[in-house]
Amino acid sequence: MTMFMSTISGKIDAKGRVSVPSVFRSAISAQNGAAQSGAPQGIFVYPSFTENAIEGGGHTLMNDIGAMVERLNLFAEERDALAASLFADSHHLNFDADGRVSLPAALLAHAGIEKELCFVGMGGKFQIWNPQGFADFRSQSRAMALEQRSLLQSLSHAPPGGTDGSQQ
Amino acid sequence: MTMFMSTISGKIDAKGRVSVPSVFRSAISAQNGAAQSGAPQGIFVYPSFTENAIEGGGHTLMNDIGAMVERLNLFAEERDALAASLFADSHHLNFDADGRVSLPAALLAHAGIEKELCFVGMGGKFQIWNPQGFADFRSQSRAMALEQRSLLQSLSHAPPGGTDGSQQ
DNA sequence: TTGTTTCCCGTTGACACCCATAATATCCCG
DNA sequence: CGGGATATTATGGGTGTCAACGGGAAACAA
Repeated sequence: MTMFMSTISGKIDAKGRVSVPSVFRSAISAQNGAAQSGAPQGIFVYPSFTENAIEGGGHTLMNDIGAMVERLNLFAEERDALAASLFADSHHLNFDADGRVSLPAALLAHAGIEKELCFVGMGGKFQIWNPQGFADFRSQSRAMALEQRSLLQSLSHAPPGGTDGSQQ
Repeated sequence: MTMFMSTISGKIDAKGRVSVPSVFRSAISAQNGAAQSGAPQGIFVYPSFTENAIEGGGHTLMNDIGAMVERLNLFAEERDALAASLFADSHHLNFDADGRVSLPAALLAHAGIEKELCFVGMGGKFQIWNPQGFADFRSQSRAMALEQRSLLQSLSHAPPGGTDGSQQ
């Protein structure tokens, strides 16, 4: 399965467009093409619940979310609230002929993005960050990883495939 | 499957008309067109049971609601009562040539809408809110969704590392 | 008549599409 | 192994098209 990886920086042009990195585009078309030949082109994006970043992926990502809501047998109120926070802030963005999209202003505000941004691969999905924000986030993560050094070491000593795969 | 997503704001003009966002219209015609070629054009709307909002969708939504009533094993009287409360306040609204509808005054009153409103995608259906009312509802929903984050992650095909910052 | 709804047309602005150029990577051949 | 040719990508910009919106005029009801 093709996954999103690497960190690629880009910027927003005068018309508000951003080039989606080609490696991400091919990962997306692999996802979409695998499901249906007539699948909608483009990406789905929404604000991350936990970080000041935009999160996105192919249409399988949205299908999974939709299926998840269907599966939950909740009372109407809870289900509405959940569906609202999942779908209301989500957007489908079509590529132009050159593989660019226009990110909604609300999402840019959520991520604190003005002109510069960076795409961050996260396996099955990707994130879009303000470069400075991501740098801070990274250093925090590193500090956190350092605190959990012993745990990491115990995982890294295990042979490939022997772990639960929770660390890439 | 095409779903309703994003939040789109609009307003009621001097004649009481509202433009249904084009992305919602295409989602509706996808729903309707899939069922019958001669399917009725337009949307179905009714007051939300749990929130001060108008709820709506294509004709498949009405079919689903009808099927749900049938599925419940109720006595005839109970079923009639339920069906009455479900359908009595429902309206079918035709599009004009430009994709606009006129929302009944009773529904606008229920949602507290004067001039400004917003369409909110919720997957299989959508809601129409007073913008301020939705802002309040949204912050509540988000808090609730955050509480159930662990549940959501366990159901979704969360990629390795998740969103908890274990990246890198 | 008076008010209400429906149809139709004009304006505006945003966006999609197209093309041109610059930067980068890839390959081939000397 | 190096240099140059070629393909692919990133970025900027011009223009046509369509959606959103306002308003006029005709059909209809009271």
